[in-house]
Amino acid sequence: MSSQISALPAEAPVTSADKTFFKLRTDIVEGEILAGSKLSETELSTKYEVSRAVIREAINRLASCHLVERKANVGARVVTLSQQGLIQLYQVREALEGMAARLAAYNMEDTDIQAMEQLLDAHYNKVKPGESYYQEAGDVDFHYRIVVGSKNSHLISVLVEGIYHLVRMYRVQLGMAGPRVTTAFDEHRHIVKAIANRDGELAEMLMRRHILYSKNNIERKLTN
Amino acid sequence: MSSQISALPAEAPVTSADKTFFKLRTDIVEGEILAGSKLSETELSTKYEVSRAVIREAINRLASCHLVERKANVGARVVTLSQQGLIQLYQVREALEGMAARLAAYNMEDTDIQAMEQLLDAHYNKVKPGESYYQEAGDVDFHYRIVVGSKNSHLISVLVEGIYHLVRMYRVQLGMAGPRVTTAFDEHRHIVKAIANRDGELAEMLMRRHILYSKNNIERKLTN
DNA sequence: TGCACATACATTGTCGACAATTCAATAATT
DNA sequence: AATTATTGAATTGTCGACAATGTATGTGCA
Repeated sequence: MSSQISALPAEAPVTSADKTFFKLRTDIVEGEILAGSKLSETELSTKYEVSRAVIREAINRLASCHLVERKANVGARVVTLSQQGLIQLYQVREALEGMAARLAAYNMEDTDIQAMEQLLDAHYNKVKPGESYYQEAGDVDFHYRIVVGSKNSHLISVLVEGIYHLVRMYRVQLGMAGPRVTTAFDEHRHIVKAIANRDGELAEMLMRRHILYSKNNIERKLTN
Repeated sequence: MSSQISALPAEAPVTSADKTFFKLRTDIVEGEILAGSKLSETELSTKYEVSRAVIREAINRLASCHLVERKANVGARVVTLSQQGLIQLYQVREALEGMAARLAAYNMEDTDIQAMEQLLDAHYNKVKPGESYYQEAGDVDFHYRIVVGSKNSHLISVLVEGIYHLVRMYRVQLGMAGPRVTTAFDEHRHIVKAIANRDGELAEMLMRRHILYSKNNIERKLTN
């Protein structure tokens, strides 16, 4: 599992507020802390064994990620998940990742493109035997590399620090295991090919359709 | 100046940290605090007459808006402006506001569309006499209404709370007064018409081109 | 002279206590 | 009885002090 050619940044938490922020974030995303529940500062302060100040900072950062909503003099609550919210999230993804694919076609290094092709090969060999191992990590890694390849810092931060965590929260809590393994795989292949050809327009179009399909697929599952 | 049909939310600062955040933000955007300068917590604490805790919270929020960059155990600096940064900003705008125009075509209320048409009429009458009054407020108001009309909360928050302030900072500090008054006006008209016709695809395309033109125009001014 | 290390200073990070606000339960009034 | 005040507990907001980290100065050694 760890011999993978992954290029995640491994944002290392240095300060105590960092660590608490990361812990709180995973606890919220994984559903350890229930969606919609109230975040009491004193309570969390004792639970995570840090002062209220660091809890407050962590909560503020979670609010910036749209994982919690804070009201002045009232408190903070974990966001509630709704079908409409998920749809809105995918609308933003479509716009931003489409642009990311276009920019990646212009700005991504040749070596990084090759590495991505190898990544897809590796995933292909793993998904062929029937294992649906591809599901989570592979999909995330693919999208992540393209976003980083755009070399646009705003794009990167909004998606990586914000939207992706929310998407994952929906995936985990609404129990949508890696969607459309086989068909999505071909779509990934085409997107990479467009990027390798430096065809930004096509790359954007394919990426937008890819995400649109994902959205429709999920909507179908939820409405069922 | 105040009889305008404006629909800004007037986000009211309630807590002391709110007020400090707003003050700091305008001071940074207007260039009162120089781009690239260091933000000393103790110094700001005395200057704004609040405790270091509220300064810290304000700075953290500014960091979330990408107006300052913070390093752990080192401090925070106001972002530096660069041509590349501005281009990247406009790339994100193109993607997000394009999607916003599309969604506005689907979701905006009829009455709001009519109000926007009236707004353009009012601006047209003011810009005709030769006054270039349209420049700042009019353009902002136009884009703002469309974004809000998308009814997509993520879109709204990223643009209104984040990107627009940075764009304004560039406008103010690089001295780019309201760009392309007359031609931009026609583009606005066409976009509104597409939205009124509920043609999301066209609205998105026109908005993207509108922003692309803006970007090219600014690039030309900066490279000169 | 140049470099490594140690020390002192300044700045950020963390903490506990106090002040201000909200919300609910209770009492008072029409 | 319904509605408005009031009071109280609980929570958030703010503050000043202390701890930890980073930076710069200066000292010793090769």
